[in-house]
Amino acid sequence: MPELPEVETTVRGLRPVLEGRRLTRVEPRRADLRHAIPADLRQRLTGAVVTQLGRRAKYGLIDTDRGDTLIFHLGMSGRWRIDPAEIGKHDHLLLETEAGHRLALNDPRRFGSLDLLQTERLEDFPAFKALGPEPLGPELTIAYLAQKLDGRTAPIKLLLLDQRVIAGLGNIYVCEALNLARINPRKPGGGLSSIALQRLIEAIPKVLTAAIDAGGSTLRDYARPDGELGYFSSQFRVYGREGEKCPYDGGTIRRQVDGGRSTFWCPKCQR
DNA sequence: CCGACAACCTGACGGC
DNA sequence: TGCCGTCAGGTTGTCG
Repeated sequence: MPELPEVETTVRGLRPVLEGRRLTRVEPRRADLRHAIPADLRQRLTGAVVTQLGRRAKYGLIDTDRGDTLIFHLGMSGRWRIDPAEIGKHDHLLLETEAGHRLALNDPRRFGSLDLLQTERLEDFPAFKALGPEPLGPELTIAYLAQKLDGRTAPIKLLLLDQRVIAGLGNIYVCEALNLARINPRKPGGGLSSIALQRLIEAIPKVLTAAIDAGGSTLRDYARPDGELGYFSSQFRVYGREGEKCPYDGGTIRRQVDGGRSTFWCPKCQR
């Protein structure tokens, strides 16, 4: 379930086994995921020491002492497995460290991606150029959001899914944030009151941070990155909860389809 | 510029 | 047991 919190959780889980470690084996097991895997990936990474792990939006970043950054995206179904018992058919990249750990990037649907860039040229990465601000960073302000939504007639839900507006939100956490902020998902983005905007700007980091914290505890329990929906779903306010009660006012949660994707919301408080 | 829609790919699940 | 339809966390391109 890789939205921002899951990628962040993944990065945190990978740090202990990768940071400061030398990669002794790098094995791509197919030529492409969503797009081609760089042909020189094995050659450039083998023998390199991982210096640092990071995240931008839903992308994980793995820096090496050779000045390269491996950029991974988990798509819809991607996750890293640490020390798997055996290699599965959807393990598309294998890494082995000098310390003896084995990592596998597993992605059945292959909507994910792998890219390798020089670290100092990271801003040139096409997918990064149009990204909006990080929702957990200082750039996401009411002023920014108000300006970005001004005049937009598209439903606020779709605008929040647009990575150019805010980078890192996906279907689950947009539903969650809109419920917490008590905003109707179909409300035109430009039509939000400043009060609603205020609630939204508070709800977004709140929802994401709670999910990361839950992921963190999950990680401690499972000791490895894992994108299974089940781990976080017990804390969802509305997502996947059609027919259940809204935690704010007990309204009955409904599901509707917008732009081909499910929206879960409470008609009572999200007006 | 905008919105609607299809496409990419596999697996899980429910109904019959 | 199996077959079929539906659905799933994301992104990108095309068309009107």
